Amino acid sequence: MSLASDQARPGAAEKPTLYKRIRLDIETRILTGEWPPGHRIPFEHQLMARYRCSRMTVNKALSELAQADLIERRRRAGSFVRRPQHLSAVLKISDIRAEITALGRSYGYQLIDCRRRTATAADRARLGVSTAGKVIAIACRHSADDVPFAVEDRLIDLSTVPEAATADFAREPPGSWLLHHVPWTEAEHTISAVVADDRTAKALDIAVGSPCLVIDRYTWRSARTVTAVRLHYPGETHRLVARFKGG
Amino acid sequence: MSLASDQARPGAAEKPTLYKRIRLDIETRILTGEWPPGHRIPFEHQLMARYRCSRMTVNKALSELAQADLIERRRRAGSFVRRPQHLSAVLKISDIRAEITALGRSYGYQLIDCRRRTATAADRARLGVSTAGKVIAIACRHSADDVPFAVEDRLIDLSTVPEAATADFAREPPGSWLLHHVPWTEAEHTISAVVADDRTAKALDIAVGSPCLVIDRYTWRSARTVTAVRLHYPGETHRLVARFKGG
DNA sequence: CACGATTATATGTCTAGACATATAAGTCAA
DNA sequence: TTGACTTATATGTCTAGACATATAATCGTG
Repeated sequence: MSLASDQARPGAAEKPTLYKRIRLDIETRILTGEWPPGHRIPFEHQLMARYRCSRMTVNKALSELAQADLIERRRRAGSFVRRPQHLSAVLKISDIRAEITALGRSYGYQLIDCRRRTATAADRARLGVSTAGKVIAIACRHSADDVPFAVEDRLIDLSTVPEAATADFAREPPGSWLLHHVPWTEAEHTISAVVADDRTAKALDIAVGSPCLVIDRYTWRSARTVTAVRLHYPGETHRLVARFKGG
Repeated sequence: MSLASDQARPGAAEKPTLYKRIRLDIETRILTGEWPPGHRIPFEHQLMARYRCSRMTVNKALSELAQADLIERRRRAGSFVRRPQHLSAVLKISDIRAEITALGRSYGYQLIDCRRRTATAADRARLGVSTAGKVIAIACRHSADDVPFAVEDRLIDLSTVPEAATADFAREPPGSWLLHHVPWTEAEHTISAVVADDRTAKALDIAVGSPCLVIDRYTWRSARTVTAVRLHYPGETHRLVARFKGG
């Protein structure tokens, strides 16, 4: 229960700032279970005395822990170790080109189909818009070391991204183009599993009936739809990895 | 470019604190694209003048934006709107029982098999441990409104969680038991797609060859393995949803 | 005992300073 | 032109206070 045990060791490579040390001390006690969920953390004035610093310094450490949901702060009552409600994992979904090149593999891209049209009823439903503006529909394939990696089926709303009309999607994959031309979007991903149909199997060079991982991504920016994309990955070779810290 | 336009409106329901208003103002400008990636945010002393407050208040707002990766702060140079490198989505993976009851459906649980044994070579590989301690191997099924929802295949390392030996997994699902008895763990999820084999198809009441979404979760706590679990979901009906804000 | 009013207290926010430190930018010599 | 040195400056951290505010605990009353 004691907070002692951490005088600045002279051997420490580089001592972090004080508030970071306070934060790490408390975080360590929580993560090792020394302070279990529900445990009350020492009051700010106690930590002030313990670390011989001002209240603002302690407060900064505790505020960051509260932001990270490791503790809960309640007025008059104190700060308490939280028991996390849900396991939230951070799933990194990179731009496919970046993902492949980061793996040290050569990236390949083939445009299968690209057409501009007035949004059909199906297009509007998929984009979640009611007015029938122009859209671009793209089908393409990504490969790593000349092995098919994923097939992409995308719709871009030209009323939100008019510049897309002039982009050359035969040269640059639409995901990369959008990433550089429409930053700071919001998105929702839906992950599911299907078996490959004829068209998908052919594009991915797998057998019909093989499992595929499907990611549907719907992207918007300030309440305006940007794009809707469906990616098929060969399910037996592709993996999505999500790390998390929680309870 | 001007930062004006936000005098405290009398009609505003409840005015947030000043630093939150500063943070929201800047966040809005970034998210709407008014300040694109690379744009330099006004210096702290400029924001002090703009909002007529002390530097610490401005600093708190900017620090939080930096923590959220919306801006990058560089000494002597200033603060700049970041271009996010990767699309990181937050995937909420709840305890299955909690997930089903949250949907307003009735939760059902069937223990298929539960045995305690000395870890085999396969068990050790799966848990990532080298010594052959005791483990519990569990197979069970979760259902929602009496429809199979997921099948679970789990290994618990008894040298990390000795209390698990006394738990009654015929009554309580192991995921829920662990969540309440071993808080604050870390985990890695791997998501993939397969087609149902005989055993899985029977347990989920689907056809052999149907697609299944597979989640492998490997959980540890302070460098000690806790559990490894593989979940099969019927791929055509189950969806994983991940929201994200980024670029 | 139940319930409303009062009080004490821990956190939430803010100020007006301070010194430390990394580094962009300018200066000067080779 | 290039490289080394100097300087200016924006951020990083910290202090010793302050008042606001929500609420747990206490007290008093019916």
